[in-house]
Amino acid sequence: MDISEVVKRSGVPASTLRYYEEKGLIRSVGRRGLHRVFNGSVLERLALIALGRTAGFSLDEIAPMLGKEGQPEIDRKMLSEKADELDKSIKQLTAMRDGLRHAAECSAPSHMECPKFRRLMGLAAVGAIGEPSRKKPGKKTQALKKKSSLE
Amino acid sequence: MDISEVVKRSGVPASTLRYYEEKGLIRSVGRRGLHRVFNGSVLERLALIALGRTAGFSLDEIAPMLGKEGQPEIDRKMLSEKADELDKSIKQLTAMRDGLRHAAECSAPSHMECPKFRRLMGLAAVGAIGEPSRKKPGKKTQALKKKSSLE
DNA sequence: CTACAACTTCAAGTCGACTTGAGGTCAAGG
DNA sequence: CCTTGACCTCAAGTCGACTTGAAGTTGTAG
Repeated sequence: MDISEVVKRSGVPASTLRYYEEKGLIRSVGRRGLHRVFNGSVLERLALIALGRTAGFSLDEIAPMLGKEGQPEIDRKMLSEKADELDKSIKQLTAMRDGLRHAAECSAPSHMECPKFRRLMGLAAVGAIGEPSRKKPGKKTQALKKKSSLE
Repeated sequence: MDISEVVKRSGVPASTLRYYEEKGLIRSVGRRGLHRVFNGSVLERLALIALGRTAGFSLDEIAPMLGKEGQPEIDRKMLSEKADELDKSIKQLTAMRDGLRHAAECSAPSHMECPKFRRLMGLAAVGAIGEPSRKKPGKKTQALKKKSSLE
């Protein structure tokens, strides 16, 4: 497989593939001239990387999970730690979602007069709800077909 | 109030306060010499900003929500859109968390042999689970360990 | 054989929300 | 009055994960 084939089959841009290779996350099996040649296993690795990223691991954390060239070596403890972390995020987001939902429908003339809203504000101010999470405008996300209408 | 007082009462670093002022998110009521002077309402604004950030709004999105100098002007539609967005994230994270939890306990010798794990991988690869969200090691988050108050 | 699209390398740019550092000013306590 | 440390400004740096661009090379269709 050449790089364009990998791009086609994985959806990962060539620039990213080169970047991943440079970081040691994937490997090309050789070159044909200058051109990289990959074998099919790279697709599995890429899927694993995508999974790791989705779970919230950084590339540097993911690197060691990808075994040398056979099975991945994933530390189960790390997985459950991450699961706990996600669980915390979920609780935070849920609180936030419910708060927003309420605020959106609240009959108070101004949000500042809604006690629930003020309470939420207070919690955020003290950091009790947790730091914001950043999301990318990523293409994959748009692939899900949803694009917020505010530019 | 001088800036150090605001720092003390809000927990927001002075550098951030200057940055927020520069971006038009907060205002100082004047100067004493060179030194900024704030009044108490800035604390409420900061709380509002924190809330917005936690909800996942960018500073640029938050700016217009903060009314000129009175009540905030928050578009309720925007709130419920954000709530929907959060809801989606929550579902994704939940799927992820459960998948990780399973993988952590799965008896398969290698994760690659666990069908659930492979399925999760496949979904992430296609972007069906959504993009990763970045989190900071934030000090605020560690400052407060009571998240039980969120229900 | 030749054109040329597709590949290559390497450096630098991007994005958001801040932080950091250098160098300067000044209000207040002694 | 003098010191000092809190404050100021402005430019540049940071972080992670990539993307972009310039400039050069090459496999391959025609």
